[in-house]
Amino acid sequence: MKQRRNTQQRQLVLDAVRARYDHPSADTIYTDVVAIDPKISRGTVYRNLNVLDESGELLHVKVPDGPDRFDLRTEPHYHILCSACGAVADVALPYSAELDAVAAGSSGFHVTRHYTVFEGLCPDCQSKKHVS
Amino acid sequence: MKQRRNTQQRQLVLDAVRARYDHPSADTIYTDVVAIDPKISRGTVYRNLNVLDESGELLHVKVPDGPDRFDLRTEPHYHILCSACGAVADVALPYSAELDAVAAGSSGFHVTRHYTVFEGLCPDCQSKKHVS
DNA sequence: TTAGTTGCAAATCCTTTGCATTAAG
DNA sequence: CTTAATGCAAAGGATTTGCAACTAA
Repeated sequence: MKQRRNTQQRQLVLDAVRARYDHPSADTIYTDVVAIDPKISRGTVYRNLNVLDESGELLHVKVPDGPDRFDLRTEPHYHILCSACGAVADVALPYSAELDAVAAGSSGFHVTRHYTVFEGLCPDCQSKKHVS
Repeated sequence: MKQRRNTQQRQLVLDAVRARYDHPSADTIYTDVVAIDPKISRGTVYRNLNVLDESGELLHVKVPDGPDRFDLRTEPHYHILCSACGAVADVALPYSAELDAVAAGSSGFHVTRHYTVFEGLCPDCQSKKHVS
């Protein structure tokens, strides 16, 4: 199999993801990391986010509309997206692996997992709406 | 409010979506429609898919990886994506609007809906895997 | 030494958009 | 008429990729 090296850049990217609880995008991570290593490139950030996702050290969260996000929490769980400001938060609902079996039965697919993304207004945007 | 015209192009797009049960992408719809109206443009197809989505005449399905898909079924329901060939199918599970209330409570968001996409291997790709 | 990684830039994919022209009502 | 909608082409955002130079092991 392919070896994996612990480069400074890779470590910086992982640290940057772990320093944030707001589900940063690749671009946010790039901004954070470039403040520490001004020579790092966007391509390297994207590549390392993918590597770290494949190795299970972070979670790649794909939300409808807008760039992908990354999560320091690595167990499967659900997310909620604010349709006004794009904020992403974790949802405190248990991940239901049993659902996959049900979906498998009804579809004929061999189901491996599922993603659920809720959509709504975050607390901040709710109060802003009052004002306007 | 803004008026809406029934153009030939818009009708062609809607008909094309309704003629397919495989959750076509915008590009597939374009291919289908351009066979009937060779002068139609991709921009018009995209624009009309969006208009028809807003008016509730079709469903805009956003799947992770790959282009958005469109669905002639307009009630909220779940989908499953084949990670090998990209096929999308409906899942015969009831849409659970109650979940939104639960997610709202745990997150502080005002939740309006949720999307669930299952991932796995479709029947076709399962058998192909045996062969290879 | 040597193969995985980087930085850079160009390329890709999907979708939207500006604008002059056309056509629906 | 009048204005929404079209066709075209160009722009856009997010992400990937080819390649020569670099560096971890």
